[in-house]
Amino acid sequence: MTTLNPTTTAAWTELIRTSRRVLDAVELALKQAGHPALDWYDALYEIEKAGPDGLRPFALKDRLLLPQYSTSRLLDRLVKAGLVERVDCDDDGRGHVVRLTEIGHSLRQAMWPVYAKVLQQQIGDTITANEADQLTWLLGKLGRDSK
Amino acid sequence: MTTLNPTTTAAWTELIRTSRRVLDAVELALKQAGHPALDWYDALYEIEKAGPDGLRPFALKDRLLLPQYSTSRLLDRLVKAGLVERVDCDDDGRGHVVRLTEIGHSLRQAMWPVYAKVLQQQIGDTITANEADQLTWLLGKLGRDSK
DNA sequence: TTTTTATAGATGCAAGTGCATCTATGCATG
DNA sequence: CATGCATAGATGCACTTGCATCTATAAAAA
Repeated sequence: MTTLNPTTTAAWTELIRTSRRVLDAVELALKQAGHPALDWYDALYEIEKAGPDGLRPFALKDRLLLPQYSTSRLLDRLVKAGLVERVDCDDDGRGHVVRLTEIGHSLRQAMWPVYAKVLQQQIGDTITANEADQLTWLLGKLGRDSK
Repeated sequence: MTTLNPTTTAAWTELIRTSRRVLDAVELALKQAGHPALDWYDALYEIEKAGPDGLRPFALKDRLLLPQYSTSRLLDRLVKAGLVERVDCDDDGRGHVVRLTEIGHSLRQAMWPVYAKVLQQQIGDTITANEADQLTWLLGKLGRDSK
């Protein structure tokens, strides 16, 4: 039987609770502002970052840590909403490239202040910059593989 | 325009990435062991903790931070799987009380080692107890309201 | 006590998700 | 070049989720 140190359990519980709480706050603010949910923002952001050359869907999938089919369908919705366009890929006949439209850019830009405000309230205003650094470091350590 | 300190953004990014990574690892392990997902575990755990008197669905909802309808449907599934039973509530004709069945208890017990093993690998083995305490404290601070 | 208002919980419907699978193209090998 | 395997991406189907709403009981007000 695995015996778990109580400190491990406590860290896990707080990790889940806190991340969900902040996430919920972000989603709520976006919704109240009449904006799409965070997954749209994340996708728009990544696609925008990729620039005018666009981004291959599989690359988006890797960056967003989404399953392939989720990415495919998320793109369907973004295209349908006119935020993103799919263009056939020159080098690879199997796939295509997605690019942000002007509307997509405007929307991402409009969403950011709403998003940022919540992060400021939930994180910037509740812990010091030093503590934030500490937190980032500790979380980063968790991300790595054990020993 | 809200200006966000980069340390805030970094903490947020790590928070989301790390919690999802660990969560995904837990879900994967449960699935590979042939067990239900974590939300079932959480519900079984809370109901079990409530003891023989059972738990009101609205109380479960509060503890799991779920919407009311999610709770209602999660309970539907748990009841259908024979893990939980709904009993009419004496004091309140509108509602009922949910209790764990023997099977529900066994399942929760069987899931725990799988769950615990992942937490040990992902958290116990990657940071020290001291760091875990620090992390818990920092996350707890995030949970509270600003200023 | 009758009438209002609040709370517990369920549910129809539309949309999203997960799984498995399918098509099409690319690439490596004989 | 023909054959076989790998990769990019889409999709049918069953299930889950979110939203709004509905029913029933409780509690408060008139």
